[in-house]
Amino acid sequence: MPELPEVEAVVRTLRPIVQGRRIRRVHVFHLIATKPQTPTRVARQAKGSRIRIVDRKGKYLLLILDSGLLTMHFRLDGQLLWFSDFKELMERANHGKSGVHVDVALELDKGVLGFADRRHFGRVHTWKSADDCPGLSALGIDALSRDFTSRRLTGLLSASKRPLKDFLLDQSRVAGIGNIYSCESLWHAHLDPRRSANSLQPLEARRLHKAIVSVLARALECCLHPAPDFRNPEWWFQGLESILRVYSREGKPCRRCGQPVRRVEQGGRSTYYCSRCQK
DNA sequence: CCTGCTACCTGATGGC
DNA sequence: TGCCATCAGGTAGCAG
Repeated sequence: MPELPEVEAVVRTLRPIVQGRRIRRVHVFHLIATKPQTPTRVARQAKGSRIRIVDRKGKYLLLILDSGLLTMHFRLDGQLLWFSDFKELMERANHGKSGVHVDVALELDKGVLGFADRRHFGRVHTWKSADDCPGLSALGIDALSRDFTSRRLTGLLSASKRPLKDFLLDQSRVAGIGNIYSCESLWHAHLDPRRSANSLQPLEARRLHKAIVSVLARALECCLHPAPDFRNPEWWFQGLESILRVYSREGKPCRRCGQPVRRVEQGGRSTYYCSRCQK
């Protein structure tokens, strides 16, 4: 559930389900999911607390508790699951191939929220305050926030010499954009991913801002229709491929000019772009 | 401070 | 079929 729109859709869907609920118990089935924190620490902080606010910053999902907070990060493949009660959780969870993979479960006063990531990159942590979470406090401005203005982006761009693609992936500058939507934004803005951030003219910076905002908004709409279904472990976002203009289209014609889409490596990850219409 | 590289994991896919 | 290589929506940690 990787980038900002996916996490935002999860947050909006989860909020009415768990906000105001109390966490009765915490079950950690796979130790790695709370690493480097211990399951005991996570359980101690969360147990007995009420979930006051369900929120998001960048790609982090936040459960603000009576005291402290619980953070979830889905990394590449993490997801949420919902069970009616503890009994259903234990009947369905982690019974080999036929069972549902669950790493951590929050048993609430009504229902059970599960966190699952078979690849074990995702994490569930607790903190006394948001400032104690290094990943969270290092985040730059959230790409969906009102304060993410063209002016603000222009300022950040001018302070960086890195290639545009690397700049957009850097969560400490703008938070929430990942590999897919960085490629998509640069395609919509007609900008070459390899250009350095501080080389953009004011008009180009404005174009990039507009592209980011519209790409994320479009993706969020897509992620909300249909909304995530936590009851179904097989569920995944539908129809996202159809809104993608360039990502994962190596060799296929550019949807604007017909030139075959190129794939290059940047920072060890794939960048897709059109060498004819992205300058 | 900044940048670049590796490690962390599991599963899907495609070539032979 | 099986085996192997490659790829995957992310970030932390470390070296230079």
